[in-house]
Amino acid sequence: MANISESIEQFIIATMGDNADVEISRNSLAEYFSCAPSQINYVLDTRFTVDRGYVKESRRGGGGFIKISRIKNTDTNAYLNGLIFESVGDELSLKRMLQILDKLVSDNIVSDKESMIIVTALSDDSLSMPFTIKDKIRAKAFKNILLKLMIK
Amino acid sequence: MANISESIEQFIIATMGDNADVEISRNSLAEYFSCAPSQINYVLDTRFTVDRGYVKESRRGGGGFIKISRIKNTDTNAYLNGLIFESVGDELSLKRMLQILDKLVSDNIVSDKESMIIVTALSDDSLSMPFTIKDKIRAKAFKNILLKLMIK
DNA sequence: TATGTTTTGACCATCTTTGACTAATGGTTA
DNA sequence: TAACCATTAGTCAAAGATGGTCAAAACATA
Repeated sequence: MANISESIEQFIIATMGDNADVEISRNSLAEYFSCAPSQINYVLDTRFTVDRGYVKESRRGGGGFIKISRIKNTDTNAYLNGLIFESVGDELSLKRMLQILDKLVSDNIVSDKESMIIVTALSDDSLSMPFTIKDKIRAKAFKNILLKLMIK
Repeated sequence: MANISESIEQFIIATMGDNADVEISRNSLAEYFSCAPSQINYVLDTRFTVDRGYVKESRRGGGGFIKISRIKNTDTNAYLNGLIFESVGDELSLKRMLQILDKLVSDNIVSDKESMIIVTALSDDSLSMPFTIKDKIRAKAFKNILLKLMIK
């Protein structure tokens, strides 16, 4: 194990064990490995990525934390993952999103009401801004939702 | 539960139980948790807000107290309408939206999953653009969602 | 040597904790 | 009753505790 980043990665994986998620303290981990706190972010950014099946949440301030969750390897998740990386690119038109949502609803991955909420939140009216930006924001937001559906 | 504020919040909620209100003594609570009395105010101000469905009364001096009551809303649409026209203005911070959603969830107007979808769709990360615009878009989108909830 | 990866550090953002000072209320005393 | 005092609660700003970002420096590898 030539570099610290790799050790940190292994340590986190070991700590997580078979659990679906793990909570770490950035500063404590950094201290434990005698490295700069920002190196923890580096490890997180390069190793615990969506590509590799992880999502992260965190909070600052007293009692702050970083939570790393594993995306389970289910058929649904594989499907959602495919959507994220193939169907939804950097831009997503409303029309295309509606098509995808139709499919998700008929597959019972999202309910009618949930679909309605997504459509409303990311409608052209809600996203009052130039079209090009609109489609970019929609893509980003929609992919984030798909991601969350994978760990929820 | 890494920080005291969270413990205090839980303690108050537990003490309230199913009752409509609860009375606490700021100093006693502070002593119980070995914290500054003003920390009780901090918890009250950040967690027991109107957005989250609480109102407070208090009295100073001998026999002083702080009373926390749950707001019960009998008419969902009237409540949502109030939110649209009073609580949410032209701009809506993420933090504020989170508080409102908390209340909507505890009142069973939206589910956990629906709340998660809204938060994700309108998170700072999804809305990758300057702050001022962000809060405007969020307000617009969120109000659209509330509107839909009223007719759905 | 050129390129990509890791390590470090300065600076930023956010949430919590503390404490000094202020305000209100009720009881006691002159 | 007026003045005073003890007992509460309120406000606000500073300090503390976390995590985030970004770019430069150091290192490794082809």
